[in-house]
Amino acid sequence: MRLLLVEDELEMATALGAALGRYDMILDHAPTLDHALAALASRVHDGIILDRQLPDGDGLSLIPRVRALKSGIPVIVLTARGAVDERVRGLDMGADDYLAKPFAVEELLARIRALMRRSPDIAPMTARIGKLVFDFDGRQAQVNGQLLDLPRRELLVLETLARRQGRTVQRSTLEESVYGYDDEIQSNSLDAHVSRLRRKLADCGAGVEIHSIRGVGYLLRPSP
Amino acid sequence: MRLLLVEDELEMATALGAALGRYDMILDHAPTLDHALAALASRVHDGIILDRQLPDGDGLSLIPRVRALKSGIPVIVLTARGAVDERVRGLDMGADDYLAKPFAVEELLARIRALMRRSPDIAPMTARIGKLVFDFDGRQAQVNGQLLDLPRRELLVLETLARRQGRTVQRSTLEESVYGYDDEIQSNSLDAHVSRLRRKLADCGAGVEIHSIRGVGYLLRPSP
DNA sequence: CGACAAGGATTGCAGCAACGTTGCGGCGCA
DNA sequence: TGCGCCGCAACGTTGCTGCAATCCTTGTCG
Repeated sequence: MRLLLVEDELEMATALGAALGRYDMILDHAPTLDHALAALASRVHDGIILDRQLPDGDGLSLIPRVRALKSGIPVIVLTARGAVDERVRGLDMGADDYLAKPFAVEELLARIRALMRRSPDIAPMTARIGKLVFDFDGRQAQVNGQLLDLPRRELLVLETLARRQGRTVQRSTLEESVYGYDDEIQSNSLDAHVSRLRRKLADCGAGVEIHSIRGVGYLLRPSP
Repeated sequence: MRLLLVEDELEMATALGAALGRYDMILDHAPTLDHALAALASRVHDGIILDRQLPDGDGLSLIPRVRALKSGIPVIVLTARGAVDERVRGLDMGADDYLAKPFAVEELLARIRALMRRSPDIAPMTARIGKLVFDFDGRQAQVNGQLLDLPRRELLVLETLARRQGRTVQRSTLEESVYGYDDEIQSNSLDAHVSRLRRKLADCGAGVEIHSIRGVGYLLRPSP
């Protein structure tokens, strides 16, 4: 999923980019309305996160133009102006949601998920690595459109790795998400699952590999 | 437009009813989850405004049931609990918006308008998998134009699976949609229904199969 | 350079939890 | 009163999963 952030503060943009990246979302950044329009011309975005106070005008003025370009794309408006009539105006201008700053990143993510659920032609939240597609919503992995039939533990391993794709996942983190906090583990079962998962991924030519980093953990990446 | 308000405080209900009436909206009032379910059976509502704290349980538990009854209907959750993780949870349970009390009626109205703008083009009325056609509106399944005569529970299982066709449905989710939040289940009845449903689907050559994922749930897909 | 230690990978195995199937009896409904 | 749905339980089956034994890899130190 690829989102466009229209926001003049660089700090906010980098923070959001990092947070969204953790959920396999690509965030493009447009600091002004002009940049935003140029970016939207490519029509590659699945949603817009829109700040109101921009150097070259009110962000809301973008909405009619967005609708003209690509009608159904979801728009979330962010703003420091929290007054009710401002929110009402934003929503009636065609925004799909309106969030007042400061906000929790988790809430923004949840609201994005809620909107994406409603947009039929947008792919569900997925991670793509190599030929592997992991659908976090449906909790399943596919290779070439073929469902990968994985048992629970292996699925949990793959899910956790896919969430942090390209970055190292500490061994303890992995254990925590595969087993509960309460579930105790006394041997190298985790390694065993990783091993079996590796075999299955290789067998179906997923084009990904689970790379191990000695003393730290694992990471999922496309195979060379 | 006709909305259903699920809320135990009479005061709030009458106030909202009056406010919405000014915009030519009809507001039906259900003080409990049971009332809400009964009201929803009529299928005349275009949206749901849902309070969380109800005499007979958490309002959120209504959402899966709503989705089973009529898929795409917009749900706005109201609550006094304003914590971020509560909001995230509500949205991820399938709510379309989440508003903390106290709120301005104007904002609620604007959010309803925003949702209504989106609602017509969502949620296909029928699902097609293999030779099976599931009509969510008429709540019936057909194979080769032939009506599949299924008992209530089996129909609910198939409906829930068809709604998320191709994606995994967790066992708990399935239980929630087939049995109510209040209806307790103490044995493997769900497995039994799945088993009988499988037989019927196979017998009439529906070209679909219910694939089970051990420890996770089931998924509906065309047979190989 | 070679040996050793430590961490990781692999794999067979046994236990057991989850799943599938089926028959029975109760209960509601026509 | 007959029919059929449904919850329940019993029992068979499957295959996941934790464990441990063994082998392999990597890094360190004399």
